[in-house]
Amino acid sequence: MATGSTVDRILDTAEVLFAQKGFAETSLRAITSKAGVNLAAVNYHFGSKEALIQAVFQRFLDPFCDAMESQLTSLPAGRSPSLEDLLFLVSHTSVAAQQGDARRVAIFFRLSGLGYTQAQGHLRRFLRDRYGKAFTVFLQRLQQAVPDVSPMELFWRVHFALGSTIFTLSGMDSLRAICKADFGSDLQPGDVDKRLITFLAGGIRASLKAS
Amino acid sequence: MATGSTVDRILDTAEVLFAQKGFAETSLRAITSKAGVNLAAVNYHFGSKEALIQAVFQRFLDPFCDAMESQLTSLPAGRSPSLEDLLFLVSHTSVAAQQGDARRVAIFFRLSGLGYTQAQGHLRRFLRDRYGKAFTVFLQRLQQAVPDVSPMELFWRVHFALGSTIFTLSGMDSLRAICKADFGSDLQPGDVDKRLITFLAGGIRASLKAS
DNA sequence: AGACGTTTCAAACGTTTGTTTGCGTCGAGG
DNA sequence: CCTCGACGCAAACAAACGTTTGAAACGTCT
Repeated sequence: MATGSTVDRILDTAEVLFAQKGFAETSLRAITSKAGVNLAAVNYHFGSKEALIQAVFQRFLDPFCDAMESQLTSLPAGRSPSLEDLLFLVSHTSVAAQQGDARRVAIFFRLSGLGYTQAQGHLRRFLRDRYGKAFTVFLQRLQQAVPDVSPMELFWRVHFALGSTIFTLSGMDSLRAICKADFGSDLQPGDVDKRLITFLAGGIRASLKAS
Repeated sequence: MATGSTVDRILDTAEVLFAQKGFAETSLRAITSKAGVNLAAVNYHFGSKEALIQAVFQRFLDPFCDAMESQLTSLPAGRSPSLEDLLFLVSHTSVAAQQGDARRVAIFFRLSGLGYTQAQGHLRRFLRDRYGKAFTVFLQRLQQAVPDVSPMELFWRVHFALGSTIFTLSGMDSLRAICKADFGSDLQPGDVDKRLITFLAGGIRASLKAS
């Protein structure tokens, strides 16, 4: 880590280490020494380790949510987008919000997965309070795309899909490696996105009759 | 924690605390004091905290894998089971392997999720070395159920499904609570299973043509 | 009874953790 | 020129961590 202000260097290093090892397993000393800043800098600029974790999420999610909102409001008014359109919109927006940097996109999803599974009470509260509204707006758009699925059914299926997405993309690097070892074909990240969206759309649209 | 041997009391308490707060966030002192045993008992009986974590997983996964294996081998030889059959088989077996104790089933999946996201080294290796084979056997059965899906496509879709399952069931309690608050209907765990399997089957079977 | 291996216990070990302190450095403004 | 707020730094802090120790307590043998 060389360039940028102290705050940026801390955030850049912290997001990488958090994604690699988790929050509790990453010490402030590991962050500050790798970032080339003094140990006390974290507490000086952020106040605490918890606040640093939240700041890392905020730097990812604020641009993403802003981009999603503007994309959703600037949709052609007449036709409502299809289910696949909406899923691809999330995919493209998450990539675009990180300026196409694939490494940062991977970190973004890995952190999302950690945020969900690492119980970290403060993080759950922070994410819900700050980004819950944006999620609700997107959910309404989804409902318009699949009117045949009841609201409650959709609620569950969206969470099923959320699980697939976060889980898969947070471990995508290892999965791509296994895929290459087992099948000899190495996929681009975009290929995985297509496959995932096909899977998600199939699940969200699944008819209840069959079961 | 009152009854049982020291080893059992440690395992009973550890699995609950691990599921609640994660591995790194749960100290041996928290486990032993809640279990009513001496702090040194963990290192005496298990050797280390890492070994304790693996023992917790083993106590869950050994009975589950044994039950799955006997279920798969004792299937009617003539007809191969459908995709839904196989998914319900996993669901029922995971419940039966815990003697129907819903609380332990929830812990089982929560730990699985933690094992995937939190495990950096020893746990991933332990799980792969010990249970990788059983997973491969099940994967072959799945392939027979959906021959139209290519092996590589199935590889990805199974991991998508795995993500949904672990992610959903590891946070099912909170999701059920939200569902009740938003829709006024409180579901049984079995209801969620049905919905999830419908979703998974729809995704695994999804046709590639549409995209 | 006595000797033995197993288990339990309180206490301490040496690290590592997040956080705080006090002083040094620097540049902008009166 | 001096001052003041912002920032960086080495050092220290108390607390918590996993682990180890040595002796006490236990049941089981001959």
